[in-house]
Amino acid sequence: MPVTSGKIAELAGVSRGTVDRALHNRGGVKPEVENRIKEIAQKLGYEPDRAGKALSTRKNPPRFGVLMNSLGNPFFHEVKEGIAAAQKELADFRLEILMRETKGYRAEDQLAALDAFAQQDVKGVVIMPVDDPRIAEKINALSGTGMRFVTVNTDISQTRRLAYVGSDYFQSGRTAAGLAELVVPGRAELLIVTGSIKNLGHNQRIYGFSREMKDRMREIRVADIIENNDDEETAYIAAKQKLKEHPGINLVYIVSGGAAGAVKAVSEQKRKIHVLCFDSTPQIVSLVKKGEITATICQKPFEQGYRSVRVLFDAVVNGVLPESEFLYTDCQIKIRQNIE
Amino acid sequence: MPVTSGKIAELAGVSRGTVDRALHNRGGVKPEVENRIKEIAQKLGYEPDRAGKALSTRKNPPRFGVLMNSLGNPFFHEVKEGIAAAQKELADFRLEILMRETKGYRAEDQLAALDAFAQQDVKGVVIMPVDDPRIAEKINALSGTGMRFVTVNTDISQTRRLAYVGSDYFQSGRTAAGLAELVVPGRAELLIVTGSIKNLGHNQRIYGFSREMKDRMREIRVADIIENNDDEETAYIAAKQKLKEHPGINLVYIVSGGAAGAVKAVSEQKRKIHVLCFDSTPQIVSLVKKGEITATICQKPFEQGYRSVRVLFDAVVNGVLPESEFLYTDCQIKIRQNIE
DNA sequence: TTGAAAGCGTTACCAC
DNA sequence: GTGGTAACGCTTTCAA
Repeated sequence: MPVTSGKIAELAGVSRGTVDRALHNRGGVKPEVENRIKEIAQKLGYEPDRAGKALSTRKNPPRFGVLMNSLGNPFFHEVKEGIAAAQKELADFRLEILMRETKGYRAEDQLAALDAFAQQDVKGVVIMPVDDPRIAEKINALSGTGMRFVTVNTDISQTRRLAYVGSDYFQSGRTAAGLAELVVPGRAELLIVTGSIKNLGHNQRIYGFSREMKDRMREIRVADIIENNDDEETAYIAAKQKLKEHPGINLVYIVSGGAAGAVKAVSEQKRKIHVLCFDSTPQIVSLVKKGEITATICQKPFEQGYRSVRVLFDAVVNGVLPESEFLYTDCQIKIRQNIE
Repeated sequence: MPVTSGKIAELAGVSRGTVDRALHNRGGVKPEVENRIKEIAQKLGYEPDRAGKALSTRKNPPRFGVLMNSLGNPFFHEVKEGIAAAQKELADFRLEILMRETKGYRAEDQLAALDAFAQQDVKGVVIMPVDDPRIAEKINALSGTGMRFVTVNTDISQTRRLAYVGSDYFQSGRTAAGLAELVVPGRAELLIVTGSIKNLGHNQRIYGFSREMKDRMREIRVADIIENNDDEETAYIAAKQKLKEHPGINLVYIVSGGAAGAVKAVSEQKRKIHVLCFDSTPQIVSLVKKGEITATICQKPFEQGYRSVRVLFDAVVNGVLPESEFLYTDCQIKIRQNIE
């Protein structure tokens, strides 16, 4: 028989109201009584009942903010679906979610959105942060006022966020290298396509790849690196030229968005060149199915959205902190036969 | 503002009790009133509130049975963890779960267990069925009395189960073939290791593989098929001999449990032979990490357990049927770099 | 055939 | 500082 607040009240010789105030540190309880109550709760392993809580929380429901620079990026569609799914599962609690989607990487936009959240009594924020010290500062300042943060898809260091939910980019890079070894057993000559050399995730995918290659003592030559700002046309033109310059290239490793451009350049070649990339936007799915991309490594965007909201909710509403600061989603290998 | 049973009662000019009886077909309501109530509920899109329901259901909690011939099979450890996780998530409802684990494939054991469940007022059963017509009959008979069934990991045809939760064995076979094409680009000469030629899942893995090879017009020769009854020693001895007989074998495809034996035989060879297998028991994980298994295809046992209980719960307690009769878990490719 | 009321566990508010 | 009570939405029981 689970412990209820009523039972604790009885044992402590007080009322349920007092127990509630004591356990939530809401003040107005004599310190000695508060301690006694907490001890009893501890000893009996009291866990507040979720159903009862949901029912009573209805009067002032929790409110979260979600902040992502996701506009115009198809990848984030699934992340948003995950967020919606979590909200639906938490419908009992009438969780409100304020969505703010921005375009591009301007720190100013995020700062303004965070301030707006603070005005609106937002208890927790899921954020895909721009890597800027002002954002870190703002997160820390708001944390001081009790607002809780979870970073999703992209992390930011030096902050008091509760957790990061997303891909382990370094490990996905390693996994790509493992695939490379399988499909190009001999000497690998590599063309890398990255979105930006300032994008942390992209860099880690490259770093993980080369680390794995080194650890496995594989002979590898990086013919060139293309920076395409996630743009298809740029990737196409640059790849076309590089593939001509380096006829020995047998592997194209795309860590950025906008893979299709580079793939087009590859498929215009006569020789067999393997392509490895990341994520599974509809365009990529179609290219994998056609065999123009050998494999893609996915990071479970749906789960990223779902999980980040759940983790935040557990912390804000139930006072339960995540098991780890780093909540990595699976690193999934998809080839034409298992991509859908 | 969500619709409550109270609001429906008001609109229908009856009490909440009557609404409840009407919507649950519990009888004792004048047909015309019942229809009116149902219409209103339908029109307003009434969905019973889970928290309220959880709270009131406490007095007589639902009881489920789980029936698997899983004793002594390490694969099912994760399935059971998934079941436990679902039970924990449904703690609000005080869901009881009766676990019955058996060893081997005796239909009699399962029949007896099912009868016992029926005695104990079990509302729903998660079952990994033995493929025997008597089991199918029993499932159908008990379905007639209102008991609900979900099959997990292994399906059984011709039954009134609500859904199957598990691997799409055929597609995993196709995926294995896709991998085979990547790692053995030329002519493939194959040694197959299966648990039993009577095991439906194993057969489908083989069938999917050869179908995919055919569809992709790949040149392939099956040197031999070993039947090892999921036993390591048997697999070792047989594989050792077959590898000697057929020096052209460059791929070993293991669709059964007890992969380690065959792997041992492979690693005693001088030449490079790729090994593809299924699932990720601790032993397999270790062999993949050592590079003795090229890749393994996993079927998310945890999720199989979790999902089967959730689906059953939704049906029995909330009256919500699963979206599809076939709820396939992801087919995951694991290589040394992403296996954990 | 129907209604009224109690109860599930929590929180919030108002008295004292 | 503390206790009592109402409220959340549903199911169930007892009366009528």
